[in-house]
Amino acid sequence: MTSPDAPSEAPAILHVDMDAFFVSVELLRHPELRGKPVVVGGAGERGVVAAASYEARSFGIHSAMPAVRARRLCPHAVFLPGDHDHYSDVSRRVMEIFASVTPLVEPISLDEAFLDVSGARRLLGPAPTIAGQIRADISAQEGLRCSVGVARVKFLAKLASQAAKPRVSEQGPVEGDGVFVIDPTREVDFLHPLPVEALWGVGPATLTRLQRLGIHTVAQLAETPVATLEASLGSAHGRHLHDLANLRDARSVEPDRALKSVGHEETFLRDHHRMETLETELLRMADAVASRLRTGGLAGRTISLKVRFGDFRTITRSITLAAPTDSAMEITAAARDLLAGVDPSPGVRLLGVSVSTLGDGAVRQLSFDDLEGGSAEGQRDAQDAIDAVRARFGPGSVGPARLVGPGGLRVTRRGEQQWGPPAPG
DNA sequence: TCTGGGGTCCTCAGACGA
DNA sequence: TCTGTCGTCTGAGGACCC
Repeated sequence: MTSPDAPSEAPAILHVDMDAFFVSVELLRHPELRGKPVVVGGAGERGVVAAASYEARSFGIHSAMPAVRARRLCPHAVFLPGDHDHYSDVSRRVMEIFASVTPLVEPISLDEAFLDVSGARRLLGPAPTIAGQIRADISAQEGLRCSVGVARVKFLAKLASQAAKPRVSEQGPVEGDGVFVIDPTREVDFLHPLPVEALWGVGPATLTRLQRLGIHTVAQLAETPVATLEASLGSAHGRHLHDLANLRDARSVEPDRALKSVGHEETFLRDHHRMETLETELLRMADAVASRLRTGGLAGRTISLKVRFGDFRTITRSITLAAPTDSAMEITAAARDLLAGVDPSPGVRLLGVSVSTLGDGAVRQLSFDDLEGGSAEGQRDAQDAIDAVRARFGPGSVGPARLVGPGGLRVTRRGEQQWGPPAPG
């Protein structure tokens, strides 16, 4: 479908990437912060930066940087805690703008998506024109800016949107082009001079291996025999990167990608050493995961536990149940069994629970215990009632009795601790 | 120097049944 | 009946993405 032999095909894949999304959304609510170094995330001691304004970036701050380091680089930056629910709302509206152009929208995260506009060109004009219109619509309706890459295939569109982005310089932020088009006849000229780490899928570990092979640019990667790459990186990864370097990317824009797992994990403010504390945290997380599964009409068979110790050593343990579940009780029980094999005495920094091997939540299998004891129906009724109360009064309105503490009920909401634990006190 | 949270995909090893 | 092989499933861990 896409090969270097057919480069005359007109570009129709768009990659839209919001500029400093979380920060830009916050600046709409706090216009007095415009022009200042603003950082979203990293409110606590153990957090990381989720997004930084271009002013903050000129101090060397970037996303995923530990908050402690960001503060050292720019002590006078404004640190905001982040509001996942609000960003989700804005993101939903932006995705609606995309959907008004084409039904083929593949969201990648809250702030970026791929669009296949091949079917929209007759009505709306060539892809670069559509890209400009999307930018104008987002600006007019949401007051936000984005960068759009236009190319024949997905990974080139992604690289193009990066080329369209604003940059930081010693003089401050520099405007980007907003839209960057990679003409099919110029793909090699654009791609091959880039460093290999520009490719999607080349992180620190892969980069080290490629550098060991003397590969630093995409051109060098393209010339390397695929067998050499497969031997060093594994068959799938090696072949994939070789294909990309040679402009082969057959992946289409997938609007309806099914969820593969649902999970929740948290880094604690302080390391926990006691099993009872961890079990209570586990119950809270399992309750949150189960609730999200039911909301999505999903159930899963594989329960995974993740434990990160104070020294950052991380282990995972998992078990596959006979039948899919969306029950907090069953998820908690399985996770607790897994936790029983873990020694918490060195100090547990992070705990996580996830459910995978997902299927339709309506298709649940009854166990013999359920059939004999009749307990499943009662549990199901109770959970349905909990979901109904939460839908009406909010996620913190009802929950397991064990989670009630001096400050009231402690329940977990998705994204509430997206960028690390809050500051103490 | 200090490393979040929510995901996906891949590799590898061991168990198990045909 | 025993042994080897192959495919599949499961569990653990690693790498990567935003």
